[in-house]
Amino acid sequence: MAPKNSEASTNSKMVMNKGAWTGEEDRKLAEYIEVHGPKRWKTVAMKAGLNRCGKSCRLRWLNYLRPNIKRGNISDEEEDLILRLHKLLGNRWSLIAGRLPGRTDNEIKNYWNSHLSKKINKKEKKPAECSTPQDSITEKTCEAVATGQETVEESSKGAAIPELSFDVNELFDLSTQGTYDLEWVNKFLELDEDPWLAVAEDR
DNA sequence: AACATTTGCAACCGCGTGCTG
DNA sequence: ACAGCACGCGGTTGCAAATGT
Repeated sequence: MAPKNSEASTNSKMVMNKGAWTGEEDRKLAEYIEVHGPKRWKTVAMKAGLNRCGKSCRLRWLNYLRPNIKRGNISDEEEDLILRLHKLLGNRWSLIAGRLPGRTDNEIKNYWNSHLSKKINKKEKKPAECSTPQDSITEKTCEAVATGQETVEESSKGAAIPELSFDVNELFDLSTQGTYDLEWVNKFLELDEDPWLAVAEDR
């Protein structure tokens, strides 16, 4: 996207920049955080010489500049995991993203809204037609989610975690276990947060 | 080729929560 | 106990790119 508001900084009323980030802004932000760490975002914005609000800086850092960020190419396994976790947690994007190393809540949320929600709607409309032995794990998971007792729409409406009225073992009892097995699921709520942020805290 | 529509995603906004003085 | 601030989250918007007509 082309920057639209980069001229805002020249305004004498100090109107904050909005819209797409420029390469120069990214560089300033990354350099400042490299030295001082990702905290006190209001200060970061000012000290880094960015005519941006702290919120904007934080978002840019978390979603794009942070080390070890993965961009695009969400694998079948990741997609499958997103589906399962969404079934379990609802629209708790940060929690879901926390279980997908290198992925951000914003990316997961966007991916859900633009890809997975449509897939699931499709499955809800015609669940019988779509299931073939060749289906990928995500296809199967989509169908499991779409045909489950609790619909995705219901779990998406409220901010609260949907009631765990279903059997977790049943939910995860799909043909492919791989990395995302039951033991992992049972532990996932207890795991600590992003190790990089923990390092940043120590600075 | 030109225009209209849809899609994908980066970024913003408002609100809730936790921390600090 | 309270107010103010900073942070984090989820919902929503805006717009470029892709696709359709």
